[in-house]
Amino acid sequence: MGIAERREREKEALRTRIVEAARDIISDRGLDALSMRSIAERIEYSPGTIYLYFKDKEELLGEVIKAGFERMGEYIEEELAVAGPEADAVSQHRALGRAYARFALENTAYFRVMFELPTVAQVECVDECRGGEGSMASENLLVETIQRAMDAGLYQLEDAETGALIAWGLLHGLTSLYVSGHLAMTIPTHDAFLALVEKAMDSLGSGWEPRETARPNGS
Amino acid sequence: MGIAERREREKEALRTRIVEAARDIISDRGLDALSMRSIAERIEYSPGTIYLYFKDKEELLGEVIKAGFERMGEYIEEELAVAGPEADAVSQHRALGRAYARFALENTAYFRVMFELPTVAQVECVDECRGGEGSMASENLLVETIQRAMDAGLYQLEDAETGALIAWGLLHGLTSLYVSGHLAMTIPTHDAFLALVEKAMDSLGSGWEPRETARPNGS
DNA sequence: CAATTTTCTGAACACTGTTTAGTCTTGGCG
DNA sequence: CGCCAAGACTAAACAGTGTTCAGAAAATTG
Repeated sequence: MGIAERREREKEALRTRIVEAARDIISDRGLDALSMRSIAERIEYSPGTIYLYFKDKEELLGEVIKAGFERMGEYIEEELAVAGPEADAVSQHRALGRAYARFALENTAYFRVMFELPTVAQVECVDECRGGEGSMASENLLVETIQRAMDAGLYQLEDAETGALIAWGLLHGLTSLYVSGHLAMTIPTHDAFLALVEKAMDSLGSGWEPRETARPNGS
Repeated sequence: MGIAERREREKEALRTRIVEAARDIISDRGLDALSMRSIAERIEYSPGTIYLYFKDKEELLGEVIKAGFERMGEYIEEELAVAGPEADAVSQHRALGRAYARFALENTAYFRVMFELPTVAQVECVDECRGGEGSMASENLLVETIQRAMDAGLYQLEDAETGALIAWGLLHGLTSLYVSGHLAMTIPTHDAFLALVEKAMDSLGSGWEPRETARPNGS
């Protein structure tokens, strides 16, 4: 009997409609405007209905965040396409950085929800990553890219995973400081920020390039 | 008549009592537990009273954040003292990084409030920085330290301010990713995180060290 | 058709930030 | 001292929040 399947499908459809409504409200009017009632109004259902599809606002937000990571994946693919299919690993690494920055600039509220939320991110992310899902594929991609750069002799690092963390940290730090307004006095425009990102990746890159001279190592 | 002055003093005292109560609630029970009513209960006043001292919850939080930056200043002084008074600029730079990381680890909820709040931080910080107050002294200290390292020929950079931003970004990114749980699967312990911070500063440092070989500069 | 199961709603509950009318307390002055 | 004005403070209310749940509505079944 295909009727149960249709119901399953409809249930799934409404579920994603709810997530999309939440995403749109965040993008359009910011996180503060996101309430269960505003979502309900948008999808033209009663607030209580949402609780038939999500246990919590937290669970719902987790789904929104997951969708955010997928959306960021699109930015990454786009920027990789710009770099060209035959770009070397370092260029691809820089493309990843640009994608991250661009995503944050063009989806500021969304970006902040993804990274500045309390237990949501933690729980969701741990679960997702343990499952090896596609949500955190971006991180694996970063590791792989850096690994390729190491294999090609372009980066000199102990291990790619640590390098990926450092590169992610640098990008994420600059970005989140900027989108939260902490750099407003120094970095007034988006262009200035993007220029800063390039310089930052220069600094990392030049520290990771192989060199002939001995490396002084404090402590 | 010293009576008006006493009143002024008492008013100021209660004001800071409110800020301290807010800070303590954040530290003890997290940001979610911070409500005007919970503050009022803690200081044994009615909720409405708080509005005689602060226009908003936002203004109050701004004061809390300001106090947070001062508290971080203490961590910096402490770590600088550990490095010793005659440490070179690079060692001092690394001490600043350690202080930042340590502060975040030991005051996680507080740290997140300082950096993950919407317009509060923005408004407050811009005001504070324009006024050249001591709140953002940490940032100036970072710039000065890097400038000293450049003067001593330890770092090779275009300008110290950009270098400071990059260093801050790196530290802040790693730290905020860690405290928000995004690195939980890779960096399980505080010690592992502190080790990562050291490695990250190694990477920056080795990129900024002067070198004899030509510097390849993409774009 | 009636019966049953699923989906949905409206109202309620406890909480939030904030405002305001009214009540205490205090200091100044005759 | 007593009175009064000024200030500090409170209790109650308002609109909003997330969440629950008894019951209505709708859809599926026999």
